[in-house]
Amino acid sequence: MAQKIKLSTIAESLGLSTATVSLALRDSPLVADNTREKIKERAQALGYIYNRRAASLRTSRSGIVGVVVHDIMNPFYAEILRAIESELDRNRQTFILSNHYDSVEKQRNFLETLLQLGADGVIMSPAIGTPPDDIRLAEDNNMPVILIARSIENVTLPTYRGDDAYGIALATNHLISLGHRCIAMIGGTDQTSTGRHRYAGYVEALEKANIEVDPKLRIPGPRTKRAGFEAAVNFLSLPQKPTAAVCWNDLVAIGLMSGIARAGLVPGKDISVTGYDDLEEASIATPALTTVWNGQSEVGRMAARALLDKLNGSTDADGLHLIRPEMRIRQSTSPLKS
Amino acid sequence: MAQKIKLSTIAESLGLSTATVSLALRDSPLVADNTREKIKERAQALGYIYNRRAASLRTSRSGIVGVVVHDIMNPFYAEILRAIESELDRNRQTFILSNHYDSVEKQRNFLETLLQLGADGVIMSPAIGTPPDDIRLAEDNNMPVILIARSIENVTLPTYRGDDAYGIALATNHLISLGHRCIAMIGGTDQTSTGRHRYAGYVEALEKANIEVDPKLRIPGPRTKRAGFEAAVNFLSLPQKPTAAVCWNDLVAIGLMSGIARAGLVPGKDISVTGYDDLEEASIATPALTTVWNGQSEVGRMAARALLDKLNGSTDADGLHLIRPEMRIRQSTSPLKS
DNA sequence: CTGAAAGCGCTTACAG
DNA sequence: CTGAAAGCGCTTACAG
Repeated sequence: MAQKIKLSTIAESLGLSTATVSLALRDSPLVADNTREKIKERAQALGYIYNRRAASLRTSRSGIVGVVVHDIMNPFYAEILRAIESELDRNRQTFILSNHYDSVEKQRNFLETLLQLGADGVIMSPAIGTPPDDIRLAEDNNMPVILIARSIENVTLPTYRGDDAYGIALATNHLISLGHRCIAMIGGTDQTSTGRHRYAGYVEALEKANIEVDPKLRIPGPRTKRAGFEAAVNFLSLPQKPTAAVCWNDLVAIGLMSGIARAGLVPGKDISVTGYDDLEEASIATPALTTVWNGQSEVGRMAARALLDKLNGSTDADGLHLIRPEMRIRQSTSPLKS
Repeated sequence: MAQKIKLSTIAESLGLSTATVSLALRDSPLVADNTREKIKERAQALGYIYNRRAASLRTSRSGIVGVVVHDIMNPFYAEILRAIESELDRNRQTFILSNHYDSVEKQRNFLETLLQLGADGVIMSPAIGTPPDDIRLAEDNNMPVILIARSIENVTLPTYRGDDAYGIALATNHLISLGHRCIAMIGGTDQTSTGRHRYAGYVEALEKANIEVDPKLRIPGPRTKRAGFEAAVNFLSLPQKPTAAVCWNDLVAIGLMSGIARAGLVPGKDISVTGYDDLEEASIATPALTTVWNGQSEVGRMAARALLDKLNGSTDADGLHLIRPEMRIRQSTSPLKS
C-alpha cells in the first residue's frame, strides 16, 4: 500500500475541501449532485476507506452494539442471536458478541470493552449474580441495556423473555392429561430467574391437579445434552419410578432420551419426555420431541428492535415483555400405560 | 452522568499533564511509582473510562480481531470459535464475529467494516467463491488474513485445517474393513475445497480396495442435521441398497440416523453410519457415533496463535498447516451381516 | 521524572 | 452550494 487515503487526499485531488467531501460521501443534500458524483467516483478509484474511529470520536456514535449471553454455542441462544443479527444488519450496526459463561467478571470486562469502544448499546442475558452496579456502569455512561431470556431482581430494564412459569405448566399439564402422575423434572437451577420460574410452574401445575409434589423427583443440573444424558442413570433409578420427565430444555430432553435408549427402554413409549424451546432439531429427533415453543426469534427480533428504537430516542420499551409460549405435541409423549 | 471524564480531567485534578497521566495508566516505567499510584487511584475514583477510539486513532492499533465463518451456530465452527476466543481473551484482544452464510457480498461488507474499525487482523473460513480481490483488499490495507477450515485456490495465506482426504479415507476404510462393499456418501458439495477433498478421499479409498465407485451412491446436500434427516428417504430407496453411509459430518450423520430410525431400521445394526468432526454430541448420540476427530480446537488455537504472532512481527506461519484427523470408533458401525 | 504541543482523520457549526 | 477552522480524546516525540 502506497499511503493512506483519507478525506483530505480526495479533497486535494479534486480541489475541494474536506467538509464538502465528507458531506458528499454521506449523501448530504447540501452538496450539488454532480460534485457528489465526482467525489464518490474519486473515492472509489482511490480505494478510500472510511475511518470509523475518527468519525466516532467526533460524533460519539460508533455503530457498534454489544451482545452478551451465557454461551453462543447453545442453540437456544444461537437462535436468538440469529434474529438479532438480521435486525441489526438491516440497520447497518456492527455487533460484537461475547460469552460470559456465567462469570460476572468476564461479563464486566466485556461491558468495559464496549464502553471503551463507545458502543451504542448492549443486549444481554445477564450472568448469574450480576450486580446492579454493573448495569449502572453501563447506563451511567450512556450505554442503554436491554435484557433477554433472564430478568435481574430489582432492576427495571426493558426485558424480553418467554413466560417460563406458564410454558412449563403447559408441558406438565400435557403429561397430566395423558394420565401421568409421577413426573420428574430434569435439569436447571434456582440460581437464575428462569430456573425459579420453571420449577414454580411445574409445582403449581401438579398442585392444581392434586398431585403431591415430591422434591426428590427434581434432578437439577446443567442445561446441556450431556447433562440430560448423564441424568438418565439417576432418573431411571429413582425409587418412585416416574413414568414421565419434564425437561428444562430440548437439549436436556434429547440427552435424556438418548440415555434412556441406551438403557434399553424406548423414549416416547416407556417413558414420556417433554422438552422446552422447540429448537430446530426437536422435530428432527427420533422420537420427535414434544416441547414448548419459546419464541427465540421473537425475543431476538424484539430486543434488537427495542434497542434501535431507544437509540433513536424512543423510551416506551421499558419494563417486562413476556412472550407467550405454545405447546408442540409430537412423538416423545404418549398416554400412561396401565 | 455529570460530564465525561477524560485524561485531562484527571490531569487537572492532580495538577499534572495528560502525558504523565497517559503514561501512568499504561504502567510506563518512566513515571514515578507514587505518581502512578495517585493517578490510578484518582482515575478509579472518578470512574474514568479509557477511550479506545481516540487511542487507536493515534496509534493505529485497535485491539480488534475479526472472525468470519459460514455459520457460528454450526457446532463445528462453534468449537473452533471457542478455542479462538480463549486464545484472544488471554491476549486482551476483542473479537468481532460474523456469519457469511456463503454470501460473498455479506463477507465483503464485513471485511469493509473491519477495515473501517481498524481491525488488527481477521481469521476467516472463506465463503464459496471468495474472489482473491477481497483478500487483497484486506492485505493492501494492512489487515493480515488467516484462513481456517477451507482453502482458497491460488491464494497462499496461512491456512489451518484438517486433512480432509486423509480423514474421510479413515472412515471409508473402517467400513471396508467391516466387510461393507456398498457404501454411500451423504452430504457436502463440490463447491468448497473441503467438499472436493472429502469426495476424493472417499473415491480413492474405494478404488484402493478394488470396489467400483458408483456416482449414484453419492447424495450431495447441505451439511446440517435436517439435510441428513431428509436424505434418509433417498438413501433407503437407492436401488443398490447400501449397507453403510459415510456422512459429510456428524450433523448429517446424526440426522441420517434419526431418519433411519424413523423408517423402523436400527442405525448401527441394520445400517452402519460414520460421521466427521467428532463433535461433543457424537459420543452422546444413541447409538454413539463412529466418527473422525477433526481437531476443531487445534485449528482455532493455532489460527489465533498465528495471527497474534503475525501482529507481533513474525512471518513464519505462511502456508498450509494440516491437522491429522483420527478415527473414533463407537457403536454406529458394525460388521456387515451376511 | 514531567510537561507543552502536535497530530491521528473525521464532522460540525459558522461564514460567505 | 462550498470552505476555513476548531475539536473529539488520546499518544508520542521532544525538551527540560
